Amino acid sequence: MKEPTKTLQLIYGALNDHFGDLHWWPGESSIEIIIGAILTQNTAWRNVEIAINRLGRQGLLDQKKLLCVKDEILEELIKPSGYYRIKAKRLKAFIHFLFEYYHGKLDDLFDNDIDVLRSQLLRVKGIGEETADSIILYAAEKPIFVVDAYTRRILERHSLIEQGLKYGDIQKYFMNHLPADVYLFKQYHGLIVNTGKTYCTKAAKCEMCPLQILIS
DNA sequence: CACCAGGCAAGTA
DNA sequence: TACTTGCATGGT
Repeated sequence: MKEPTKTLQLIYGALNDHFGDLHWWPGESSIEIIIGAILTQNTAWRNVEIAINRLGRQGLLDQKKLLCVKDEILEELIKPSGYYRIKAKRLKAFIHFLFEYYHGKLDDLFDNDIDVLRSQLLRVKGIGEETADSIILYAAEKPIFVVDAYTRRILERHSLIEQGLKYGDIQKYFMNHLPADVYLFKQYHGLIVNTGKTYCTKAAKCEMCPLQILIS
C-alpha cells in the first residue's frame, strides 16, 4: 500500500460514519475490564457478559475478593464463558501477580510506562499480546493498538497487508501511520470488530459492508 | 447438527 | 522459528 495513512483514514471515516460513536468496552471498573479481557479469549462476548454478571452478583468484580475465592467457586461462576478451568487459573494468575508486585493496586501497575507495563503483563501466564494490549488500552487507557482476528481478516481480505504477518507487524501498521490517541485506538478497534461481526461472517453480506468503497 | 466466537500455552520438529 | 493441539460453552 502506497499511502497507509490515507488508507487507514479512509477506512476509519467510512466505518465511523456507518457505526457512529461506539463507547466501546466502557466497563464499570478497570478490574472488570481486565476480567472481561481474559474471559473473552476465543469466546463470544455475549457469553462473557453472562459470566461477568454472575461474578458481579457475588461481589467478585474486586481484586481482594477474587484473591480469596476458591478455585472451584470461581470456575463454577465463569462457566458460561467457556474454557472455565483454564480461565479461572488465568484470572488467579493475574490477581496473584497484582498482589505480589503492586499490593493489589491497579493504579500502581498502570503507573508504569507503556512498554514496561506491556512486558509485565506478558509475563503473566494466560495473558498474551492481544489480552495485554486490551488491558493497556481499555483499562489503563494508554495508547496502544489492539490487533484481533477481525483486524487481520479485514486487512488481508482487502489486500492492505500481506498474509501471515505477525501480531506486532500488524500493530505497527496502525501505530506507525496513526496518531497515538486513546480515543482513536479504542474507536478504531471497536469499529473493526463491529464490521467483522456484522459483515464478514458467512451469513452476512459482504456487499453491504462500508468497506466496499475500497474496492470500487 | 455442525460449526464457530474479540487466544494462549505447551509440545513437537 | 513455525506449526499443532487442548481447552469448553452457548448461539445460529
